[in-house]
Amino acid sequence: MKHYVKMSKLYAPTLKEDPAEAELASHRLLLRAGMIRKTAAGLYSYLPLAWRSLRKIEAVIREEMEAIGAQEVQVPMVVPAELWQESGRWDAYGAELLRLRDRHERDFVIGPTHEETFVDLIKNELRSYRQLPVTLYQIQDKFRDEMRPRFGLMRGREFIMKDAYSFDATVEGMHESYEQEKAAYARICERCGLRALPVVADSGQIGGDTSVEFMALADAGEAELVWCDCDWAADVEAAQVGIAWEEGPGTDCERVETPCEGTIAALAAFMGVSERACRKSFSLIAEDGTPVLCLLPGDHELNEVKAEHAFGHYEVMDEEQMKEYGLVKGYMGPVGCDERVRVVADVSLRDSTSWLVGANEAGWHIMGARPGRDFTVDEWLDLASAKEGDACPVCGRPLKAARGIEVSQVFQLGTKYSEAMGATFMDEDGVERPFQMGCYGIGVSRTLAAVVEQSHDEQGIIWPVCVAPFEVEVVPLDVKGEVWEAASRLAGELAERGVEVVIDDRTERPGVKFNDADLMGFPYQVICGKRGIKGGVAEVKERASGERAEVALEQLADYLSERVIAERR
RNA sequence: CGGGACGUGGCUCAGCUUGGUAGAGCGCUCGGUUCGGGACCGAGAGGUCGCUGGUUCAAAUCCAGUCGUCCCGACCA
Repeated sequence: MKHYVKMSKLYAPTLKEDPAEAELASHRLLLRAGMIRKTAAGLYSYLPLAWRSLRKIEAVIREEMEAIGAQEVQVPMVVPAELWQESGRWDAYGAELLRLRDRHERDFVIGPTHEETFVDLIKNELRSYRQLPVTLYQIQDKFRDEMRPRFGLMRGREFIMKDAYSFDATVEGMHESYEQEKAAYARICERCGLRALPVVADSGQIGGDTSVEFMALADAGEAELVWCDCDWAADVEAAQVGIAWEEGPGTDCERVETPCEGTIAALAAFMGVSERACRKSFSLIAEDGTPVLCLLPGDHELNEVKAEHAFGHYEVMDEEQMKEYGLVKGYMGPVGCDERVRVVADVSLRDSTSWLVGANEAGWHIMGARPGRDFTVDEWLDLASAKEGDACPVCGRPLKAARGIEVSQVFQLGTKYSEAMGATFMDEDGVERPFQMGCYGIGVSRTLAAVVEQSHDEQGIIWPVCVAPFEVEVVPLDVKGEVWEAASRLAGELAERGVEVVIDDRTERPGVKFNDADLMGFPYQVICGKRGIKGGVAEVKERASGERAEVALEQLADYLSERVIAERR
């Protein structure tokens, strides 16, 4: 016999006003609906409602992982420093890694991710290619000492993550494991009710070559992405796209006086050309100390992640440094540039022969400059940030811009960790080889926040059935007499049919109950009022659409349970 | 870590400029009237004004330091 839960006993303290600390919808509403509370910056406690939703998301993940043959395990959150020293990340990971020392003065980290632990776990046990492939996963709290935790569950320091690691004998095998996991991730997003897109991504701290992020589309998202009708999409950090440019005016490398502000917009206006006919110059000092002048299409920005790949931890040149290399802020250009300066240009400009660039003299530009004739481009690199209107690299149509919340990411690691940590198996030809690995993460708590971000209104959260803390709330407007009797009977009948029900048995006024119900956002409300009950009906309100229907009491449990169960996916 | 702001009953905030009895609304407790979209009346409980030090006869208020929190930037599920 299944039970229903009484609101009067539910630990879900709702807030009438927006908490001062919360800005984002998901943060605000999760706090107001009594689902989470802050324990410290970036550290949140999950109250019963949030925990119920999280367990549902986890259940979906477990089903999809089982379906592709991944096995669930659990490793310690605390990891001995030696493992991280072996992989090299003890030094490379930086301040985000929380380090601690035990009473014997031994160093540990709290795992922000667990490549090392999993490699260590399998390396002495998986010895033969015959045992492969193997994919292991866990669902566990992770800790990353973020510079700036924010937005509640969106970027906490401690967060719930599902992390999986695949071990294959061959690169082809790794690709297969990766594709399986990626497909499972798409299903997981879909089943959790998220509108999400797989996008080409940069692989960041985790490393490896190929990586895809699943982005839940939301204006509040921290990531910028571009996407195409043909289904191709990429994080702007990683997007390699087609950029349309125009030739500048003239062809003879002439100096031209430009008494306007030193910006591309002003230059374009003064010259009567479009911004894309100009060339933007950006100067920096690469990690190795080399001064670099980057040339970009005038209407595009230098992408910092791409620049990091090209130049390491670079610095933007200050005026002092510019002066040293004869560069003039606002009027920089490659023509007659100091020979110590390495000139690089965005690959998109490779075929352009007439460049409008700065003359390295305030108030002057050069038009019709031609690479190879008037200046040298030392290297052509992908440096520009993709933006709306650039061409899709697959089909060539113009891209659209959007923002997204990165809920999960899959990586092809290759042998990065297995090699560093000496994790090998015996191949069929009798040769020891490092494992081909993939790793796959889902931000479980972030997924919850993303659902709220995508699904709410002025009144509160609108839970999709699949992740709702409860599926139905019964709202009796009277907690005694025939209204209460009918309502509690309905709650019992729904519970017996396997529906998750909460009944608002508080002696509150109707308005309070309605507002809380909308705030907590359970998919269906069954409103029992005196008039209806006398007439043998109750009102079923769908939270998402606001639609109300009067349903006969004796049919209500069947009607609603069928509907709810059909929507579970 | 750089820039900005804020710390006053459980929550949202006023008071601080110009030092002198710690306030309001909501919430909570008790009594009554209400009862289909955050009711009303009456009576209560509840605060070392983040912390430390300084100035002063006197500090929530002025000064210094410190801790915490939030927002904007560079990192990431």
